[in-house]
Amino acid sequence: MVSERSLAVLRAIVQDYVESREPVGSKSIVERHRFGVSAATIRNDMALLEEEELIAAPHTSSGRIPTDKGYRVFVDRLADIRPLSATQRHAIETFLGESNDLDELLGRTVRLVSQLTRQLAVVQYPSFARARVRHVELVSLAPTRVLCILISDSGQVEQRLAELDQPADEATLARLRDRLNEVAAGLTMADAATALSAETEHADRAHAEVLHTLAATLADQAKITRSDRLVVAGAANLVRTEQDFAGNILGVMEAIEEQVVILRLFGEMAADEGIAVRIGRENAAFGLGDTSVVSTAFAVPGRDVSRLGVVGPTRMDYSQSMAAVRAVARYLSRTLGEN
Amino acid sequence: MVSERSLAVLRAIVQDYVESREPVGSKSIVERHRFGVSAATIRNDMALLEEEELIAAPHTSSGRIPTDKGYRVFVDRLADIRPLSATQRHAIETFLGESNDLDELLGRTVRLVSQLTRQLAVVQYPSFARARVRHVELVSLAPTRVLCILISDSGQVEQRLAELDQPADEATLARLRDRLNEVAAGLTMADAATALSAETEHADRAHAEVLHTLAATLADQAKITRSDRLVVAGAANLVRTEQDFAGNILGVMEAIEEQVVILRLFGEMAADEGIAVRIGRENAAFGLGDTSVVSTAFAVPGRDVSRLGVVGPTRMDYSQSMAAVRAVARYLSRTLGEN
DNA sequence: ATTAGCAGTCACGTGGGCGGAGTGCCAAGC
DNA sequence: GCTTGGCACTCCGCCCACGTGACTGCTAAT
Repeated sequence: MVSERSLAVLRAIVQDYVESREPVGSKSIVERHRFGVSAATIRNDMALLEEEELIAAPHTSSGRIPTDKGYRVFVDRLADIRPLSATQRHAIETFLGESNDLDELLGRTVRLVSQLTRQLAVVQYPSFARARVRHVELVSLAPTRVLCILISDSGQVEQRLAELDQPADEATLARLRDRLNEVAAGLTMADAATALSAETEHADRAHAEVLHTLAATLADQAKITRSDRLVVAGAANLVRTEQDFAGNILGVMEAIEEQVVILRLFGEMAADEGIAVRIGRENAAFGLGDTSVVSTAFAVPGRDVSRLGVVGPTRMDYSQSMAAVRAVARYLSRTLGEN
Repeated sequence: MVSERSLAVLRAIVQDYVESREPVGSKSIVERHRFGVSAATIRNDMALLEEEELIAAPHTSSGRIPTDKGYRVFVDRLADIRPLSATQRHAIETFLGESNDLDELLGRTVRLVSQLTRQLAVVQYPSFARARVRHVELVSLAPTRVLCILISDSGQVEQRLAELDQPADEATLARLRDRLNEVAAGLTMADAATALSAETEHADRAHAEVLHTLAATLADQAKITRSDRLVVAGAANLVRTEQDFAGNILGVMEAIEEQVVILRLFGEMAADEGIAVRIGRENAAFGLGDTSVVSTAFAVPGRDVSRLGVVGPTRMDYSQSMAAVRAVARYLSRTLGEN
């Protein structure tokens, strides 16, 4: 196999190439890193690495750049994920701590991550499915118009407008609300949805129709999994690194805006433990062949895990990205867990 | 002044240049448009237009491209805003009609507009300031944790978590809620904010502290003007037209992500009636020198007007953009007005 | 006022020559 | 057996010169 030093050379090549965007030659390696050997020796190691397809030369006589496989080895065995600096950790605490609600928290999160990594950042909305119903509220906006509000035990609020076939007065609504609360409170969203649907059946005549509509609306609402939504920030970083995408930056941007692509990708990455990294061709099936994705899960108790990550060119600072993603995900898990 | 035909020539130049991205020459004009004159005559007209600084030649011997001033004349006097096709109007109705709440409606709106115009689309959240309080709801999440929900007469719901110094039981909360509703219901958000703040003063001893916190939270919440938030879609279109921005696409993208820049720009455009168009250098103060913005207001009764628009290169299909923006804004005003 | 014709200008694509960076290999040294 | 210096070779990127083509601007004729 490749020697210890060869791997050190690979690490040097990755680091220098990520920094300079230029193929790195044997000479510049001995200049910039303190290997105790000559350029010729490095060249021998590079020949080895090339045989293993960890690096490649763009043209016959030029420096080398890492292949996808090379980045993979770097990420799996060579990258040291240095913890963030004190300043950066402090920035996370203060900047995210100011958030008032989930929307704002997630919005600030992506902006922060995109600034820390100088990449495009993506965060997935926590799913609703495993949260429990804490309270149902009905507010009459007009005689035949009722706003149904569903409050989960994690403090998330979902609302939906229901149109009734016949008017319902305040008293009726109050009774219905109590009834719906009895039925749904404490259940998970999924269970609540079925329970509410069932409730429709044996309702008393007088308000059957109204109850039906309201229960259906709430059931419908409870079924919504917000986890199919993404928040994105830092698209400018994608443009900044445009030269690293072989001309098809458009494809990448469209994939991001599609959201579905990233969500499917996140779905596949869910299998991996800890910080998952997908590199270049590994994403070819998603039309993201020159793109790497670094992501990790963050957990909200009582909810399915969601993911947080960055998307960028394969020529990316993986160490930095992994460190930032990990730190922010930990913070998120912690704060969201408090509720 | 410039003759009637000269203006027709300007129109032709704008149209052809927008389509082809190439300087247009006298010969191609007589070929593509049915002027009954020769190329030499067109050249004379072009000399006139150049004198008026409506067009310019990138280099001595090449076709002409419109100047910012030329686009301005085109937009003000020459552009015909053709109504959208039946298919397109139908698309607006069906695609936007499926929305369940305001968030979704605005999200669908920007996506639709960016697709119709093939530009980056932006929509401003309707302001909360002039809406009226319909209902206040307090939900206890934990003994010292209360979720304050503010429902406006337009069906918009805002939520905020309050931390109490001392625990409050359900009965107390119910009384407080009734009290707060008495005070705030029917007032505009702005008035409600002051009324709730005032209420803090002469509260009965027992619950002074609790009431204070809740009233302050609600007042704070009522003050939030969501109109300082934007929803954006179609950034890929910016990249698609990258060559039209003299290399500083990054500046434009950063400005968009800043949001503040666009909001200030919208603020200035509010002075104009109908569809406002800002062209190139007119936006230089915002760091958007090569950028044009087409926007118009949409009104939600009881709220301040908000704006909807597209951002793109000066080399943009203004007719199409204006038509799409106008049509969608009208639809928005109509549907939001129904609530 | 319009038109044809013509000379002038400049961007752009092509092809050749040059310099430099970097490799691969070989033979000598430790 | 690994390492090293040296050397020939390759190929990219750059510059320049040249020809081509697409325009314009001007002038004189209609």
